[in-house]
Parts: sequence; structure tokens; C-alpha cells
Amino acid sequence: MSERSQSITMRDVAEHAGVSSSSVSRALSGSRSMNPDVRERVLRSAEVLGYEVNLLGRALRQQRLNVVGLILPDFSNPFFAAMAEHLGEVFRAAGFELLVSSAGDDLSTERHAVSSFLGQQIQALVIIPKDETESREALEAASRRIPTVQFDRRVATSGVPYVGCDNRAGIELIARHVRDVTPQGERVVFVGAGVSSSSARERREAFAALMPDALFLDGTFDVEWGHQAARLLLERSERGGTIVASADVIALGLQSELQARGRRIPQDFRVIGFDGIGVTGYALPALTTVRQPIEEMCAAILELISRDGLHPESTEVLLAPELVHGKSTVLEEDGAVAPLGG
Amino acid sequence: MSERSQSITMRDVAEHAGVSSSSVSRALSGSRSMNPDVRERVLRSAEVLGYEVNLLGRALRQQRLNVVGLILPDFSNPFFAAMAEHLGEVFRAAGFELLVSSAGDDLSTERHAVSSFLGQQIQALVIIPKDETESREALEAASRRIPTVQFDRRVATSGVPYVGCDNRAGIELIARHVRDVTPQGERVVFVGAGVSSSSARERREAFAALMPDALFLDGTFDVEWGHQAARLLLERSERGGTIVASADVIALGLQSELQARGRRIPQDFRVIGFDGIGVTGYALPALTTVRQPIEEMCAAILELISRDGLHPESTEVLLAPELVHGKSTVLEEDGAVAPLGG
DNA sequence: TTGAAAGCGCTAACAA
DNA sequence: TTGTTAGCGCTTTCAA
Repeated sequence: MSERSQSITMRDVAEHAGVSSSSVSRALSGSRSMNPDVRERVLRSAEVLGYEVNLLGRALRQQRLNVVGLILPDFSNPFFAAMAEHLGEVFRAAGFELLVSSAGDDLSTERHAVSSFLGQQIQALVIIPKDETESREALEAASRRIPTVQFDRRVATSGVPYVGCDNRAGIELIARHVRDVTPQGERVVFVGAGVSSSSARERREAFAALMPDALFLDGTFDVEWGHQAARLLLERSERGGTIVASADVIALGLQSELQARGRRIPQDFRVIGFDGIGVTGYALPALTTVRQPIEEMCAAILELISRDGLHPESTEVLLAPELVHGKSTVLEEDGAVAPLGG
Repeated sequence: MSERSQSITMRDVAEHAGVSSSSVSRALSGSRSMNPDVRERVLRSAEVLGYEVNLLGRALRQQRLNVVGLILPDFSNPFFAAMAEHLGEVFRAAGFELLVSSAGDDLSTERHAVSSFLGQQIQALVIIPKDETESREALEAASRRIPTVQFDRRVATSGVPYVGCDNRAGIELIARHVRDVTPQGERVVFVGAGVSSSSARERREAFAALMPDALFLDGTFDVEWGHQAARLLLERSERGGTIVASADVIALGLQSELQARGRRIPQDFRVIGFDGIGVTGYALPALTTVRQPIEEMCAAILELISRDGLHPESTEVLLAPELVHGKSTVLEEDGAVAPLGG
């Protein structure tokens, strides 16, 4: 590579324009009380020299960096990815830069990511805590210093504001639908994702309360677990039934494994997911799922962060999900399939 | 929220321990030449006061922040997400923090993300440039200041080091396989993703060179385009054929739409993807695809960044992909499907 | 309206 | 081994 250019500082611009660095600062920040000619001259000099502000110097002086951090457990979960994308847009529109860091599904990495963000004096932190209890320390460390919002998963006793979808309400929508579509005598199965994240636990508990006779399997939030759960079910000689997965990625794994083993969906097994974001376009048949209101959630997060300090008591925002009917639970009514050859 | 704590500085720790702030700095950085007792005392004071280093102060002084940035066009592409995850691990192991920013598939946002990272004095930048020509300015602005590597997509004439998979080689593997599995007289279709990103263009051109008689359709790197392309094909009254998609997400959309419209895979249509990451577990039947060597790519990026400056000439690292056989192109040999009831 | 000066928190050169 | 001091680039009083 060619030599890197030395970075141009305000001093350089000031000298070039024949003013003091205060004037450069004022010109760049658009201060009102300033001679327009001088401002022009400064801006031109900055342009000519290719000046770009050193945000570290600014942040050190101002005691804040115009950045909001997002820590998620794992980029590879499409729901989190969709969330990161949308949250970025929302913060950008509000004048913040969103920087994202993955905890690599590891507690010490998560803790490290928090420290690093704090050390960088970011303005606020949004975090999807990996673990319902073990993430507390990291979460509280952040909350002690900057406005912090937990999203999707929460450390219950932390007192840190939380935004998520109403998992119980979502599960109720699903349970009602399950009753509608499950034939007499067929099994209902809930394929969960452990109990160490609050969303997994809440969904599982809500389902257990409504359908205590269901069969419960527990794994992780990924496709592989869906495949594995399907194999487990078939090994148990289940011939059919309705399967509720606690995430769309799991539901997709279930569907594809069941189909690969010759089971028909929805005739033999019906499959229902949860999230409604990111992967539903991959599914065949289209997945019946509960859509989390991602736009409202992002708006709520921004709101909480902006208003931080005005509401001293801890806050919890639960937004209503909606059931999206796919073909993974109900046969097409028209039964029409376009004939070969279009 | 409760009051945020004032941040504790080295001064505070120094006073508490009864030493100078230089000693605090030394204790924390693990300098050899230091009285172990003093170090102990300092570390204890830091612990007691809950001191955490202000990385901005450090970075301003040291003229570098121990962070590497990654800018990608879009979190929602599972290949990019997988890449971000893996790259994070690799950099973490090498002692860097990886912060990720999305360009939101927009050039001015991409440009802004670059400026912001540069302003934060990060150590190096990895970027998947959105556009083969329009991203040049942002890319070169970065490269002028810090070690910069383009990944997956490139701005050809920029002279900025590039790491990617050998798209031509990948397409050759695919073309050979296409010849093997396509019945006499059946159509070969290439479903691309425009020509404004280098990877899309390279794959398309390589395929066109090998199979000029194929039908070429162009769209974007997402599932929706896969669905749409499938509909286009059926409208053209294609009854069957082999479809090569320039990304797995497109291939998944194609498969699910074709199947939803009653076509069988691989009997009627065979589908081949490109990327080999993350999404293949979702596919039914399992996708035949070209797997990009993601681990080697990440290693190459780290290597390039670490060695930056030693190799003045521009560098290009093309790594070999491999064909992964799925069932989307070939019928199972044993034809066995587990009987109902396991 | 402008400039001089101080200082954000840190580290590193230098002196003791 | 330790402390003193200077200064990274910036913004913000305070004076002029």
C-alpha cells in the first residue's frame, strides 16, 4: 500500500485559513455568531486540505461519542440480523451511528463487548442479553454508566428497561390456532430452546400453561436443532401432529427434515414458528408464525433511550405480535396448483 | 433510571492508591519495571473504585484505537452475517475488537459509515463495497488513511487489497455439474443479481463464457428475487431445466416458489446455489452449492491487515471454493424414505 | 466576532 | 522504580 496520509488537524486548517482553531471549530459546527466570509474561507481550506474531524478529540472534550452500540448474541440468527438492520435505520434517522458487536454466544465475550463500548464513551447501549441470569453483571455495568435497553431477552431482576414482544400473547394466538387445526387424538409438540434466555422460557411457560399435555422438547435457537428435533419425533414413532417451534429457524429445520423423511406438511405434521422475520421467505410451505412488530420495537427502543432519565422507575414495553397464517398448518382452500408448463 | 455514575479516572485511582497517574497507567498496562507491591495496591484501588479505562483518552494519546471496522451492505444476507460472525472471532483472537456497521444498501450511508470509522481512528477497515464503481470514493478515502481490505465484492481499479473466493473457479465447478445433470434438450438458466457488484458480475460472466446458450435473468441478492424469478420462468412456460443462482438466498427462493407451484426438485427443475453458508440447512431438498472458504478468507484478511505496508503493490487473494452436492440436483441413489411411523 | 488558554483522560519521554 | 510534564485533537469558556 501507498503511504498513509498524516491526518490533517484543525491546526492545519486554521493555519491555512489564517485564523485560530477556535474559528475552525465554530465554522464546522455551524455557530451562528461568526463572520460569513471567515466561515467560507475556513470551509474552503478544510475542503482543500481534505480535513476530517477526529471524533476522538471531540468526544474526549464533549464527554460523549455520537454512537449507539448494539450487542447481540449472534449475527447468524436472521431475526437478530433483521433487527440490527432496522435499528440501524431508526438510529441513523435520529442522528446516531449504530455500531454492532456480536457476543459470539459467549458470556465473557459479551462482557468484553460491553466494556469496550463503555470505554469508547458511547451514548447508549441496546443489548440482547445472552443469558437470563449470567448476563446480569454486564448489563448492569452498562446501565450504571449510560442509557441501556434490553431487547428481546431480558435479565428480569436487573431493573434495566426492556423492550420485547408480548411472548405470552403470541403463544396464546398460537395455542388457539393449534386447537383449530389439530385433529382429534393427534399430538401437540412444543420444540423450545432451553430456558436460559427469557424469550425461550416465556414462550415455553406460556405454552405449558395453555397446553400442559403437549410434549416438550428443548434445544437451541438454530436450524440444526430443528432437524434434530424432527428426528427425535420420528424415533418416538410420532405419525403426525402439530409442532410449535419457539423460533422460525427451528421451525424451518423441522419442516425440511420432516419433508426429507417423507412426511407431508400440513397433512401429516403442521408446523408453527415464532418471529416472523428474516427467514419466512425460505419456507415451503410458507410458515404459519407469529410476527414480532419489529418497527414498533425499534421505535420504542429509540424512545426509551431518548427519554432516559425522565422516568426513574424501571420500564417494560411489551408490544403485540400478530399471527401470520401460512400453509404449514392449513391446506390451501382452492387446492389449485398451476399446471406443469404454466 | 438511577443516576449514572461519574466516570472514575486514573487520577482518582492514583489518589486512592497514593501514587501518580503514570504508575496507574503502568500497573494497568502490565509494565515490567515496577514494584510489585505498588502494582498490587494500584490494581486493588482500581478494583475498589470500579475504574474502567477511557479508551478515547488512550486512543487519542496513542493515535490508534484497538478496533477494526467491518462495513457490509446488509445484515440480512446470511452469507454476510456468517462472515461477520467468523471475522469477529478471528479478530478477537488476534486482540482486536470488531465493530460492524451496515450500509443499509445505500451509497451515502456507506460513505458515512466510512467517515465515522475513520474519525474514530480505528486500526483497519474491512469492507464489502456495495457497488463496483460507486463505492470507489468511500473505499479510497479509507485506504488513504488506514489498512483497508475489500472483501467478497471489489472496486476493481482502486488498488485496494481484495480477498474473495475465486468466482470463476466456482462457476466452472457448477458448469461441469450442470452438464452432468441436465437432460438433453432442457434449458439451463442463470439467475443473477445485477452487474453492479463485482461478485454478481464475475459469476455471471464466467457462466456466460462457459454456457452462452443459457437463459440469463437478473435481479438482486435476496429471497424475493428467487421467488420472482421462479414465477418468470413458469410464465415463460419452462417445463423443466437446471437453474443456477448466483447466491444461495436466491436459490432458496427459487426452490420454494417452484415447489409451491407444484414443480418437483430435482425431477422437473434442478437448482444450484452459491455461497454454501448458513442457509443450506433451511433448504429442502438440500441445496447443491459452491461453498466459499470462509475460514481461509478471514485468515487472509487478518494476514493482509497485519502485514499492511510490507507489500507495496496491490494484492488480490482468491481462494478456492468447493462444490457441495445436495439433493436439489440429483435424485437420492437409494431412493429410501423412512416409512411413516419411523 | 475572534483568539488565547484550559483541559477532557490518557501515555510516554524524560528526570530524579 | 517513580513522578513530573507535555501533548494527542478538540471544544468551550473567557477576554479582548
